[in-house]
Amino acid sequence: MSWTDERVELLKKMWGEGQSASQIAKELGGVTRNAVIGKVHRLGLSNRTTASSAKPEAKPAPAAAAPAPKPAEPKARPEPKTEPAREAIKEEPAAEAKPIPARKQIIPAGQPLPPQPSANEISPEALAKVNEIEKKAKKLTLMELTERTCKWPVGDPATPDFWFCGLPVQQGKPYCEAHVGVAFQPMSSRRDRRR
DNA sequence: CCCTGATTCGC
DNA sequence: GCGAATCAGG
Repeated sequence: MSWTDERVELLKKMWGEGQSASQIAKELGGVTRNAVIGKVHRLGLSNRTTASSAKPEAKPAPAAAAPAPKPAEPKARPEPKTEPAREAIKEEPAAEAKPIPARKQIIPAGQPLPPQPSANEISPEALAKVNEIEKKAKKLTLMELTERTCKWPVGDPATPDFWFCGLPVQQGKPYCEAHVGVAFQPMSSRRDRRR
């Protein structure tokens, strides 16, 4: 694959949007994130102050004692930094899809939450599965979630023992296999059983 | 361990 | 110019 105008354009666009090199590479296809980064540098567009670059690049400050404000920066930047934005959009999908595992009962904070009281219209098997893997959950915090960690929330967010499953997600989905099972109900299982 | 970007250097 | 290997960091 070569850097056609289209591909470069997409690269620029995504990079500008704050997409990570690996994400861009994924999108483009046929290239690695290294290739993307290399290209980005060659194109001259670089620093974005993203996750992992707190360059303490202290200017030698040539002017001996004249902190004169340099007019050499007429840039008008509408947006200070992309950092917050990126994190924001990263969290949204998770919150959006958050099914909030039915936890009707008010459980006193600090309790083990033994029986899984949810079982609404979810297949018993799926539930059993969830209860199983929940023991093996990685119990990640919000910040530790990645594209391939199950984002299923467990517990009460207002409680100390609130965490996210964190097991490997199913391709594409935001949850691990077990949680996908209870998160995405085919409707077929929630047909009105009473009638 | 997963991930991030930055740099180097042979091609 | 390209990008794998490597580095440096979270």
